Amino acid sequence: MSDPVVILSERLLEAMRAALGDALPPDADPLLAPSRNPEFGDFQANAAMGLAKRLGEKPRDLAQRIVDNLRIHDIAEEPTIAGPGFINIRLKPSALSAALGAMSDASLGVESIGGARTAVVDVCGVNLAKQMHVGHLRASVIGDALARIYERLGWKVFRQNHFGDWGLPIAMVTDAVKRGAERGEINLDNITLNDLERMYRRAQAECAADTRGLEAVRKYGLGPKAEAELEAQVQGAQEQMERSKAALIALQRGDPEFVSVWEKLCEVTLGACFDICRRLHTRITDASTAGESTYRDELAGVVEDLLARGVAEVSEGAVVVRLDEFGIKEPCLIRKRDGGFLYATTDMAAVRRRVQQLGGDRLIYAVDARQSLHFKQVFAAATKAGYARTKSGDNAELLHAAFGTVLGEDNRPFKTRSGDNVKLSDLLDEAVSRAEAAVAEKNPDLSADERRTVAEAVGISAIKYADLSSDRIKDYVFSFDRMLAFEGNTGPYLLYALVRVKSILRKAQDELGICVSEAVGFSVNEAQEKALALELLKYAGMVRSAGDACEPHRLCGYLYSLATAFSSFFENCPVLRAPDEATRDGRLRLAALTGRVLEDGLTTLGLVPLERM
RNA sequence: GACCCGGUAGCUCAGUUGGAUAGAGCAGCGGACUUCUAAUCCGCAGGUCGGUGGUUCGAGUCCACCCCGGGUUGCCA
Repeated sequence: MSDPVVILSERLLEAMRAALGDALPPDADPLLAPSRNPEFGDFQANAAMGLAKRLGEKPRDLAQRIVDNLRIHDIAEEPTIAGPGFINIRLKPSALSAALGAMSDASLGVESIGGARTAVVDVCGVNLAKQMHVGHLRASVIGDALARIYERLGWKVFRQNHFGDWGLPIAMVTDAVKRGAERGEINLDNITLNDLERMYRRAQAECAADTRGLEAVRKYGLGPKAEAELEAQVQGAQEQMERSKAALIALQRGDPEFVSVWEKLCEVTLGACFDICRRLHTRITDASTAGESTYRDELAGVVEDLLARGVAEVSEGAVVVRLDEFGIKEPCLIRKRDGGFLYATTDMAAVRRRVQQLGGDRLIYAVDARQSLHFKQVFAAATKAGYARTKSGDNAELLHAAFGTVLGEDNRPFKTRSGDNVKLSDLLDEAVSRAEAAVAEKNPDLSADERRTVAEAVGISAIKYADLSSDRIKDYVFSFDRMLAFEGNTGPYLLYALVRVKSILRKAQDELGICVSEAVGFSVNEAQEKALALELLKYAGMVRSAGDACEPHRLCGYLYSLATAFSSFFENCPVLRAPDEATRDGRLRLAALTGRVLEDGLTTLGLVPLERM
């Protein structure tokens, strides 16, 4: 409540009203912002310039009239006017200390909406029989961070792992595994995800008929032997494809022999997925997983419903939803000419379930930016169909939190030398082992046990932070060296800043018997103390802004500047060796609050805070 | 072709609703450890914000056109 931004904004608005009376436009805003440069003060109000233009006055005169009517002497020094009409305000130390005291409760100033709204966040999106790779890293890490941010703001949150467990390719691999097991080549009881991935690829290759090759051989007369080989290949592929289609039908019918194999494949894939999600400290579990298969019985109904209501129409044999009224030229295809459904059909059903069953007011999709047209279409089509209508009758907000591609050092999509996707588990292992080497070097006193714990936290946090800290829409270059560096805007740097805070608090308690006391004021006299204090006050606003924009990197950037403000304070303002007791206790309080904000912020991003490292 | 996203220091990136002298880190140069964790801090140097025009008191930010890179584009997901 005693957030100075709120108080100053109110007082400024009162002053503007007093200065302008009826001439004040109803939407007038004091435009209060933290000053960029400390020499201008702590806060600046930029309203005078814009208002003056609208009212035909001189901006500096108007600024003066606002200042003449401004009553803030209880919390601030005498305001000054600078440049074309900036109003610069410097808080009194007592007010700054009081503001910090007010945000020191459990909320840290972040107001909770108490579950009044529901967010559904699409995360992870693994596929059956496939290893997780860097694409899933982003969908999991960014999605989970957004979910945590919304939870921190008091929303009710559902994570939804849209598991790719249905369709013809899935039937292909199911059929291949089933036959392998029947021939005794595969033991279903100890099959691994690696095995599945291998079989998936082989099954796909076997179904791909080389008809072009055959045509070429015939056209250029490359010989009866080559022609015979290719004919055999094409025929074999066609047979495989027929078998796969039959397998899909068997699965759709619920044939127990196929279903039991398919269930095993789901179990193996998801088991590996949840292991990684747990290791990544993301809260993605079985409960947050809804496979595409769970929509299978809804798809025909969706298409029929839309056709019946004239939302969809038949075009060139396919069923489409036209979206011209949304400014989208490409129609959304929801049924193929052969009667099959598409991923847009499933996504439409998913919007309906997320809004109408889960109660989502805001749906957020942490998904690759290359799918942006797809989501534009699905969102428009779902809205047109009424599937996005909430119980209160409003349309839910449908947001694509699109992210860019992870690149290798060569600026091309991150792949192995042979062009395969890099396994996420391998990446995590390498980050942790590099972190462990660094920990062993920097802090040899840690026990082997603690070293492993610290390395795990540092390695995982480093990878996650690298993914979260730049604007999500942009591609970024994956570099162990950079993400594990201890200087700059990195996960380890933030963890280290928190460790230093914890170390002070530990020493204060264990060696000097001092606890942080609510009775003393915060010490905000030195430049570094004041800079840190002003930074702390921004926390709640940054969490809100990161949530509103679905941009975790805003919170990252904030935590980094908080950590640098603390580091500067740490170097220049000794806490336990402060010149007097009041300063010491006031600095201790500042350190303690910094620690709480850092820890809360790191947790809100899904990073792993540490006591020591 | 159309549409979407990028382009800011040598490199990797921030830049809030249009605000004061465009900020960090790395790399480079120079300092600070008998000290609360130096995994750090302090200083110096480094810029045609892709280009041109426009809007205005003020543009990296908004508008128009253009250049470069990436992506998407009716029956894969």
